[in-house]
Amino acid sequence: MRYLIVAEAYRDLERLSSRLALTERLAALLAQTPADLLPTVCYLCQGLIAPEFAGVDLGMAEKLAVRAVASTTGTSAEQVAALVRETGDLGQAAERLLTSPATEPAGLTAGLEVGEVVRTLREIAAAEGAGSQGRKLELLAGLLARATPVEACYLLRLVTRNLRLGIGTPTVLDALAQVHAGGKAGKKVLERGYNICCDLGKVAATLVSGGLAAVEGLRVQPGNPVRVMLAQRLADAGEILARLGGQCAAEYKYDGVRVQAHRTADGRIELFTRRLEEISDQFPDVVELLAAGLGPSEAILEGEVVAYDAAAGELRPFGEVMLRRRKHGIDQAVQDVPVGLFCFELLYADGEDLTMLPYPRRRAALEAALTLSPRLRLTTAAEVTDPAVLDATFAQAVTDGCEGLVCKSTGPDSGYQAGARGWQWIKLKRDYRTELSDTADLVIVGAFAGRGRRAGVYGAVLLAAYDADADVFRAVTKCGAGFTDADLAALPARLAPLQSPHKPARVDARQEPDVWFEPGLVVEILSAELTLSPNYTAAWGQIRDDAGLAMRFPRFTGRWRDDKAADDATTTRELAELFLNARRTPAGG
DNA sequence: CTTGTCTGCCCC
DNA sequence: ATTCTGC
DNA sequence: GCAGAATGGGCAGACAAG
Repeated sequence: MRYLIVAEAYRDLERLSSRLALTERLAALLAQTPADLLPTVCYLCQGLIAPEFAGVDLGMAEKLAVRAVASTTGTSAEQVAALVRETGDLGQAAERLLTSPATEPAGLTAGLEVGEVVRTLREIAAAEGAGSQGRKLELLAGLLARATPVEACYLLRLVTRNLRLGIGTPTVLDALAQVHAGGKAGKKVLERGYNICCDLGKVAATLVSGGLAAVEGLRVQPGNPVRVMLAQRLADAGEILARLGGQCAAEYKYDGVRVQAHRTADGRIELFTRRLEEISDQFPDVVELLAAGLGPSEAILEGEVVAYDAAAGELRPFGEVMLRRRKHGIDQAVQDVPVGLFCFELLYADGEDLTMLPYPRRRAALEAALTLSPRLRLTTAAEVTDPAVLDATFAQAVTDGCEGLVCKSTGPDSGYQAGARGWQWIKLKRDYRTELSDTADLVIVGAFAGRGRRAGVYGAVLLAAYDADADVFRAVTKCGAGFTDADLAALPARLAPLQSPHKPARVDARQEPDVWFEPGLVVEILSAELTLSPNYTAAWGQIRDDAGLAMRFPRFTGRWRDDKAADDATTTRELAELFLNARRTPAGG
């Protein structure tokens, strides 16, 4: 099958926006795909070349791809990068370069085959060791040299993991149902199949070979990760209870890494992240905890791995557990950063799929399946029916070092909905409540060119706090979330008078934005918390010698502080106080 | 050997 | 992660 | 309300360059 068929379908998809039309066009592509290539084309439509949990890393992204484009088109990497900044898309930049008369001699571009595209990308993923970057570059450049401009565009988007077609896995499932399952009725079955095996190619292959019945026959299987259930967000206790039918189980939301633990029939224990990466090797202590404390001989359970001082009963911040995400020096890290596993779900036990059971029965089964120990624990949970009690539980969770609560439905609809972000689980976090969260008025000192739908406007801004002692503006975060299209459209005009050809003298930042601005425009920024940072210079050395302050999950509140001049912005001293205060009184007092 | 850049379907 | 937008 | 696409900080690992 020619890759051009896929690329042209992509081109059509990109121009559509109605969901029905997208599904229709995608279905047409799948209908003309030979059965043996259907799994591959499904992966390609997800922007993948293998199932998610296969652990295929290209080890190549935009910078290397830019060099490959430069190499094939006979331009410089700087020129390609400039075109990317202008168009907001490497694929489009490459397509334009390949189409331009200057590089036209390649009139004999035969185009690519789907098979060779996937084979070459797997080869790129496999290349490692000295000289591997050059090899990866050569392999991609080789494909580009024989690609038509449209093929090159989507090949590059595949490499940079940004297809931007307006379709995701749910739409592919819709299309699959339409083509091979006799209409939309089959969607639910396919969805379930995908959610429990996490492999769209496998679902497609099963469907064409054995029909919908075969897909229905797919079973949850220890060793094969299940798509995790996700939570909606809400800021108000009353609303949450209303949504959950007046009653919920309020579980502490720990600030760590969510893992799905599998014990297979042979007794092995494997840990997966929520993105389905296998991380058992990084947490041998967690594997041991489960080996000792997990009853069922086959099981799938979920918990949060948290940096935890068991002797003091103290939960440690997220940054500490991240130190455990390493490949080398594991033994030392295990000693330096002890962790605990706080379990909250049991999906499978001793041959039985528990996902259909309502929450209270799963929780009871979880409790029965575990022999708890100081580091193997259950999440703190309470049945709540009163908003005031929910608020109090929330405050206690924050005081105890948690992010907040996950409120779970306890009703008949409370099965484990793999892969869904539904209203059966609702999270409540401190920073959802403006009155409890830290907002700062920060100065825009730089901006970055937008990508994709933000092409042509700024995609994010560099923000600084005011160091009144030195009369300098020191960077504290970038921010691109929270801006509406109208906000972004208005930004260039607002900032134009402040634009500077170089970093302004009173700005202190390690980042290199595409455009610098003299401090002048102030915006209100909300964040979950302040963190110590090696990259941002606000309050540098004030709290720790070799660290400044940065923001976790920053977003624009929509409030332009036109009433404030740059030196009325939040000061670095104020940020330092906020940071220290937050640590002493987690409740935010 | 050290340093710097890039990457990761990274984790949140 | 959070947020916005088109359907 | 869903699905999709913009965007954040930060760490260790892997290479390449010096």
